[in-house]
Amino acid sequence: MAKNRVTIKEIAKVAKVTPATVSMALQDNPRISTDTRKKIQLIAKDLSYHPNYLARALVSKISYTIGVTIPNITDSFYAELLQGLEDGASEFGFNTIQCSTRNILSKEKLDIDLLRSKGVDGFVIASAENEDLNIKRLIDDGFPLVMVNRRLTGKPYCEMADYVVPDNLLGAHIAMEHLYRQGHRRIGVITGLANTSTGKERTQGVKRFLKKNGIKIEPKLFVNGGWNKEIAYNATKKLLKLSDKPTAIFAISDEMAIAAREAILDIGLSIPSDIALIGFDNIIPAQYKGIDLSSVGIKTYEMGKIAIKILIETVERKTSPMTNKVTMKPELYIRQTCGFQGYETKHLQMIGNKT
Amino acid sequence: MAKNRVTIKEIAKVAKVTPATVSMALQDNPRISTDTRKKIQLIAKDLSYHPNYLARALVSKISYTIGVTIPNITDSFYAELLQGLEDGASEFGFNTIQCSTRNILSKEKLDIDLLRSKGVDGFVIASAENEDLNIKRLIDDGFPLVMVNRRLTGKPYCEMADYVVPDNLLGAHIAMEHLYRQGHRRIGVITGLANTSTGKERTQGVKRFLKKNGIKIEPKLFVNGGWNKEIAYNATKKLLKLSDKPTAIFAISDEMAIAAREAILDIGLSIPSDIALIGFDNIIPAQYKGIDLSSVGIKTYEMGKIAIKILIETVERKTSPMTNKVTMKPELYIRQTCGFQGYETKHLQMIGNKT
DNA sequence: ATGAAAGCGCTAACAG
DNA sequence: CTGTTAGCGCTTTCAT
Repeated sequence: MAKNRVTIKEIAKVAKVTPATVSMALQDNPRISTDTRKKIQLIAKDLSYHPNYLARALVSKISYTIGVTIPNITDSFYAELLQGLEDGASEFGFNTIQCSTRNILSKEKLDIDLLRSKGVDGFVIASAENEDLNIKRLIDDGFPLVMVNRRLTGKPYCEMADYVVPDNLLGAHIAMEHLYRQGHRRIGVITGLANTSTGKERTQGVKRFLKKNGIKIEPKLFVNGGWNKEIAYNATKKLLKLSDKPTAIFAISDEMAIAAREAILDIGLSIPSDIALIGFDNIIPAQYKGIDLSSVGIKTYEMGKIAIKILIETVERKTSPMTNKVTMKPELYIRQTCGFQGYETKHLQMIGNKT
Repeated sequence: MAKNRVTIKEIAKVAKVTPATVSMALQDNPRISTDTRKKIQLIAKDLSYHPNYLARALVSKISYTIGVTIPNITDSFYAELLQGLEDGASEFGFNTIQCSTRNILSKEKLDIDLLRSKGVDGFVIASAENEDLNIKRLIDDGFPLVMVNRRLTGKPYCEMADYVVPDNLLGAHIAMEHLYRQGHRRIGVITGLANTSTGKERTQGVKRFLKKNGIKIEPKLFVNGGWNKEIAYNATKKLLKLSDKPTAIFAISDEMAIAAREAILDIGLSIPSDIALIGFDNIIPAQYKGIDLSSVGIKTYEMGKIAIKILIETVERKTSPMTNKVTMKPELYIRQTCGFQGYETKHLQMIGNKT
């Protein structure tokens, strides 16, 4: 009812031409004479014609819509990423339709199926697990997709699709190095889920750093924060109850770092005098005065824009020339939680972009 | 290419029936015998058939997709609202496709047109301005829509469409009363844009409170924060430069309150000893230790769920029985920024829902 | 109980 | 240059 809008048929009737002519005229197809083209376009405007993209998509096989799967939007990191995706898509005349998977593979499967049924042209996947069957199926089907932030890790699939991800090994290295340079040798780590590339690689980066610097890897200093505030909060408390507790903590995401911060303060310790703290992602709340969380992170919004650009390019030329693999270089954002007093470093950069 | 999925035609061929029969069988239409229905459904599964919703929508006029316009997702308040919308939609088998308008009406117009062309069944609009022509047009066209958080204010349109909004007058009252009870009489206000219902009504609520309590309304104590961190930051500084500066500040959104917080601290004043601070919305970062922002707010996530529920109900029964107007009751969340020492109040509620 | 036919709104061949 | 025809994948009459 509310949907009865004018169609090319009616325009055709008014212009005394056929629907096909109208269709072409509206697309400025040079096959139609400039006169009739102008005439038809005028009539279309007069009748306030709006194309039906559904019908168009049915025949042209392109809907100008991209499916996005993301763990959840209320996490600042993903909100920023999503904004990059949306803005990027918009620049190319595309829209995104996103689903929150909550890190549940069965939900992701449902979401992906639904989005495919709705005719999306491709996927940006921010919810990848290391051995994500849903994504593998998409790859097998030759469906355009790019993973962002997280990616598949198992061979051979990990090299079969495009992705844009942070350099997690380097990021972890930078964070650890920063703590190390402040003199910390006993460093607790709040890890994420190991079945995600970010969780796996960041932890791996930590271990490499320790090895390289001749520090013994103590399993009890690694506690699982599960990419989740509650879990990270409790994990931190566990860490702080250790008789030989760490002098510093590296939480491999800022969301978890903020939870760790709560735990540390709740226990009555001070940051950074009693315990130093650094996170990963450089989310906006990390920059708030009163939080002032030191962090290492990549340009999240940009990462989103790059990912969607790659996807749309492959969608539009409909040919995958070669896989696009982008690694974003992380930077150190020094604030108040590490007791930084000053030193020289190539990674150094004071305070991030303020929104 | 990647889109060639099995269609009902192929199922029909295999099942030796006509496409129409397949269509009905797949919808469990009792017109088809149980036997053939079962048989067809089995074949469909075997062939891993997935319906093409585009085609379906073209004929059935329902796409199970809702358009959402929102100022921007990186604002915690809207992220939470959006999550409610998405979750709510998902419960009914709908998806949302959202656009960030950035509070720009021309962008909103483009977005709405595009979404209509993409065949959305209705709109949830979180970007309404008081006299929003785009929305008025939607109403005139009889297009299903519900406004959320903000709404139209001018007559007669303000009563012509559904909405779910906070009780802004009450909310402002609660915030002011809280400050008042701590003894504050000179209260600075960081206002939002007056062309939004939230901005207008919250400021109005403040003024009513002052009047009721015999406090003179001093224009210089009202500074425009423009729903924007930068602007709010500068506005706060302006307020604090006053020779007879306020002893407390009410920022009518938490995002602005957090910016105000930065300004206050940057200037070297303490919270709450030098100056008290209260916000509006009760966003998640307000709950972080170190921020501990006192705030008044409604259940944002719930508001989103209610809004989408109303919309989907009107979409599905395709008849607007009566307009649905919902007002959410705000509650006070007392934290550390108002120097609260204790008193009794009917609005009182300690600490909010922790995520 | 099922088949046949028409059509949603649009585009893309092929004619003329 | 423009019209005709066919069809995207599905649903929904109307016949049989």
